[in-house]
Amino acid sequence: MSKPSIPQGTRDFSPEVVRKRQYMLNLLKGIFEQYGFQPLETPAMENLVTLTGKYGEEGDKLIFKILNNGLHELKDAKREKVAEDWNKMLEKPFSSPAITERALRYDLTIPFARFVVMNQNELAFPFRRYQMQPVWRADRPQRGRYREFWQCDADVVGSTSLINEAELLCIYQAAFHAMKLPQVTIKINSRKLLAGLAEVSGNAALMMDITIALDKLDKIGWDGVAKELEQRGISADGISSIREIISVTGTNEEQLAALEAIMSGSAIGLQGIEELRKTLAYHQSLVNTAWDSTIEVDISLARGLNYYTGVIVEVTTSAVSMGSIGGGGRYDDLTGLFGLKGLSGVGVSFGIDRIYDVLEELQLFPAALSVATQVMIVNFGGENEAYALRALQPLRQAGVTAEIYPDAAKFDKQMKYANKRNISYVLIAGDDERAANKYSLKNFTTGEQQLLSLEECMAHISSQG
RNA sequence: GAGGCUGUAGCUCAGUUGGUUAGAGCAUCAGAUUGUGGUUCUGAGGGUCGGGGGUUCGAGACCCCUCAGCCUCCCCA
Repeated sequence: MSKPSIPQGTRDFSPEVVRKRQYMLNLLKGIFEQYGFQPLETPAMENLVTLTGKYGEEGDKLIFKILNNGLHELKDAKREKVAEDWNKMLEKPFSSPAITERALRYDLTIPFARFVVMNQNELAFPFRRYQMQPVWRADRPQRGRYREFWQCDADVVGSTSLINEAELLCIYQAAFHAMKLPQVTIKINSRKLLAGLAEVSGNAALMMDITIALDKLDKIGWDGVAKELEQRGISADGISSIREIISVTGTNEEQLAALEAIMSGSAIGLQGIEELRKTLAYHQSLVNTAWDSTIEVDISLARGLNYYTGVIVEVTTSAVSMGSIGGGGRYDDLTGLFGLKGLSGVGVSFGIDRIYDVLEELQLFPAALSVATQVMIVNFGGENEAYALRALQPLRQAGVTAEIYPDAAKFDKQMKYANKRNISYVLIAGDDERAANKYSLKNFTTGEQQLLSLEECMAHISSQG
């Protein structure tokens, strides 16, 4: 006998877990809507060409591809094409529409960009949308990393105003405040600042290499970063100027002021500094003082996705050992990939699977999330069953969640079931009750039992909750 | 792509230098108790010890291969 199983990196969500996930999703949804974002859903699968080349070389490898149907029915030239392309696939990374036309979506941003381009004439820009759906990656699963996981994204497209950046920072703060998640830090940087850093260090062309190396500062320390910079072809002078830049400390404004001096020769770097200043200023005028998460300028923040062009952010909590729980940034020309030029966007993403793990570990889910049925009617079968059934609809119409045990099983079996289900009341409708046109209502918490009319039962339950 | 750990009942796990018929807790079912749950007590069912090969008088244990899961690095949420 083969034991049933689910694919690696996927999970079932039990009723209790779904309640907790819905708690997070409902909370995020409420905040997104409060900020004027509209819901959007896109298909689980996209055309493969929509996705390839958007996530870098590594990303392409992690896209789940879907095998075309009916390959065995192909004839002649098409059949030969499949055989030929199949051999290519066996030899090198290669995709063929003859074999795989579709793939599971890898994130929510690219499908969003695709949607915007397809619907550009109907949408009112700036267009603000939020989207909460699963995405799939053919990664090796490990702690906090799954092959199927959910993203919750909020993006604004069609506006270059930094008010958008500031509002998205507020959304992060509002959300983590509502979840009561402690020690949250939102790191903020700008790709332009990173470009300036590359320029000042004399390696403008190696900006990506520098940012990739810098991004590891937390993990491998400065010595490790220096070694990696060297490997990536940065000169000793360059490395020491990079060190000078990332050694800048102090408050956000102090850092920006210091960077401004260092980057006086880099137009793009100064532009990045100015953008961060404005973003933080807008944020100041929007912020709710109750929010306790901090926003920190961090020049070493890089983020892997290569379509970011302006402000970038990443969220972490030091309360638990876990990677980032959210991230985002501005992408000036995302829709340009699909032929719509000049439309700038900015967005953030919540990694709710990781946030779930964090909330669970810190026991931050509200205790009252489980919703048990209020009343279960015991089923004695025959005439008594009919009598019991008559009570069900009035209870439900009175707003009481109610169910009947569907089989005339042994009494103690039904009671055990009610107990296991955490049901608050059991309604007993047997010979004696039916003769009196009443019901025995048993409170499962106290064990107390009363013979009452149906109306009295409903009144009692409503008053006790 | 590289490396490490673990596979024994539905679940979590014991199982001594290789030695009779592989155990426990939980869960399930039955009974004590046919109209009263939780707490008890009694009993029962449930295993190709991941799979294949090898060493041995004898393998759950040792060796080889293989599969699966978990974890770490890379990268990411």
